[in-house]
Amino acid sequence: MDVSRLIDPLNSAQRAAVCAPAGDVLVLAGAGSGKTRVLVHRIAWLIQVEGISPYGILAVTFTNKAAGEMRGRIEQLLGIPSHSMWVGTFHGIAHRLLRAHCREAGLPEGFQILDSDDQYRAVRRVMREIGLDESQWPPRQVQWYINARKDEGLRPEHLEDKGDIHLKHMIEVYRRYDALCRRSGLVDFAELLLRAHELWLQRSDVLAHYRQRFQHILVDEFQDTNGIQYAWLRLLAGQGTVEKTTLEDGPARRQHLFVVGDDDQSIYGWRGARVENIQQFPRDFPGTLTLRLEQNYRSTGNILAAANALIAHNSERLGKQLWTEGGDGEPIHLYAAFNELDEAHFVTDQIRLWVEQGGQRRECAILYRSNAQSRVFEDALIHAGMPYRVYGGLRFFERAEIKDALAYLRLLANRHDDAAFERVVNTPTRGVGERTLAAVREYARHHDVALWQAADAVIEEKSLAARAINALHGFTALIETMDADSRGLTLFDRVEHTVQVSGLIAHFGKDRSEKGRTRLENLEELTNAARQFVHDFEAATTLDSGPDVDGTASTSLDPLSEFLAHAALEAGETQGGAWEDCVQLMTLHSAKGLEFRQVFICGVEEGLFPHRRSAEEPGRLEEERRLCYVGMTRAMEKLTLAYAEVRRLHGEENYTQPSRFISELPSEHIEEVRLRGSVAQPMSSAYPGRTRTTGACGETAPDGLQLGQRVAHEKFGEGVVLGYEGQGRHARVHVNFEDAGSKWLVVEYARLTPL
DNA sequence: GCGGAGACCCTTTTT
DNA sequence: GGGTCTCCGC
Repeated sequence: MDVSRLIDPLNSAQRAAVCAPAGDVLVLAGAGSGKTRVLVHRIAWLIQVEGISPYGILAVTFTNKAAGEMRGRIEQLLGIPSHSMWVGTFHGIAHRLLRAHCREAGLPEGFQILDSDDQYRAVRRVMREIGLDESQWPPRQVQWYINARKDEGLRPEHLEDKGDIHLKHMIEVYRRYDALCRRSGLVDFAELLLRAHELWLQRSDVLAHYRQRFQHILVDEFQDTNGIQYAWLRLLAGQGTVEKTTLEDGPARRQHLFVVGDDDQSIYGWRGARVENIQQFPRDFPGTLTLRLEQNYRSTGNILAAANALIAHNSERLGKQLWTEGGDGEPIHLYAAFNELDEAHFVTDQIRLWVEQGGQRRECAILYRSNAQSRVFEDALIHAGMPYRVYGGLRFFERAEIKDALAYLRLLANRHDDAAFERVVNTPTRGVGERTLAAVREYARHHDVALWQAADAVIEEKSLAARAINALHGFTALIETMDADSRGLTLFDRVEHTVQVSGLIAHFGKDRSEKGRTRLENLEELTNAARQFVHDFEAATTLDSGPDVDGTASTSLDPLSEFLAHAALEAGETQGGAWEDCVQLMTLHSAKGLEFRQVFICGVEEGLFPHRRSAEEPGRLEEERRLCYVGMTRAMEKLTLAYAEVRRLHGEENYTQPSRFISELPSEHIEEVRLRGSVAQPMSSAYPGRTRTTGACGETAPDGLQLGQRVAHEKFGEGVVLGYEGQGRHARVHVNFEDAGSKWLVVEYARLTPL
């Protein structure tokens, strides 16, 4: 076997990690230091050199994307299918465990997963049932509260209100929501983790089994783990109280944890991630070998030096200095825009130059703090005729029409699924009104049964108007018929049948607009997804049927439930595979883990970045700084920071201050493309009185334009020059367009044609 | 039951 | 400014 293939491509620090002796290892891996490579090579090392069976390895990530990438690279490196190995997200693995041990975990066999939207609706429903004022207890906040408690491993019975009326009601909602989930056989994302943890705690036999099996546990992005994830890992890795009674006599652990993370890239504290876990790790696992990967293979010297200097302003760090063998590269560019439009024009123009010089659009990323900022860039890019792709937003399985179809499928799989029942009982409309539903809900609550049973009972009792009873019965009968008629069909046929018979196709088909057509296409795409899924699923299970030692963990579930779980756990890509060469637009958060030759970080202003809601608290400010660090270290060659002096946000125009992060960057790595205030002088001083800029025909504006002159613009059409501001390339003109209204445009980018 | 008008909110997001 | 949600009128 060829060990050199595993070792040769590594630097000495990477090699130390990959070849580390048995024991616990913490790898502090800086941005661009080859973190995934180390994980993948470590796995290969364990299998090929240490002779560990792939069945004894568990690799955990946070996103499906990361898991998929790891799988791909393992297969590439080892030339073996990775299906025999457990590689997945925390949630995916928890789900797999719970499927295999649903009885031990106290879950019904056909339990289904609730996504955040479903959860939100369920929480709201509970709140309405007990008549909680939604203005005082916003359902989002209550939902957030519940998830935060679950992430801490806390059930309602562990919580005390301590006389706080506000808390008291939230705990009450939590309690009722939990009851609803139990009754309906539903499990939300946080619940997956919590249940998996409770499974370890309560079933020492199950835990012992997996401790025996998984002696090598690898974790990616360890800085993002929350309380429950780390607790779960600790138990599995043999650290905890349970094993004394079950597995081992002495303190000797046979499990090895290999965790990789970067405290400087911890940007998810606000959703419960605990950087502290990374600091705590060596204390929890004495004898941990801590290694640092500091050589960066991504960015130029200037970018790294600036990023290092920025992050040095944080106090709570484990400490790391990135360095590169590469050259300094260009300095970081800093652009002071007049406003957000100018900022967008500037960026678009830079990308145009980049492309003219032979670069590709997909190598350029526009990063921003909040999604609301994307619109201006989209406008500018459309205007410039430049294809782009925005990350984030609704994903395939989150679309309304898809969720409707899935809700029907969920009811086929499990009649007790109240969330699904609520969603489609009257979609498409079939005359089940609010009054009827209220009666059903009331019955369900009173008798503590699922809505489905309540509906049956209400129909039986005939306590409502005949029309209502008929409508309700129409629904339950429809589901029963759909189930009976499609039972035994393949998943693909079943999905197709459901989409048709449910009336969803007819319903959305009535909408002749573009929107309606897209919805039909999406429903069609859902059946395709089902077909594809069966294909992949079969491939996976065939390969997986190898010597699975335990016999318990091979998940043999019906394809429908498996498909539904897949839909919830992997909500799909945001946008279909637009393989065109596109400029990449995304938030700084979603840029983590990616790299681009050219990066623009925009809106680097106080209040926006750092966000005003994070600026006061030191801890949150440090997280913002880490976010900036993450953004900067995405850039390979060229990094530009931009801010606007005036920004229109939420319809208000605001004068801004450059972000404090800018002043934290050493000036020797920075080149200012335009100095703040160097061109845009206050109108009052440059031109006494506003009248001067809004009239006086015949005066010469920059670029040979005349006040009062008619001009044409590619996008805005024709208009009249009303005024101007500043001189030179960055001067702006005020044009009143016939159709588009009045606009301030930067002459250089506006490309106005005199008429 | 649907569509329009008005109120309301507004950081980041994966599972 | 804009997207979402609710309410009200047809």
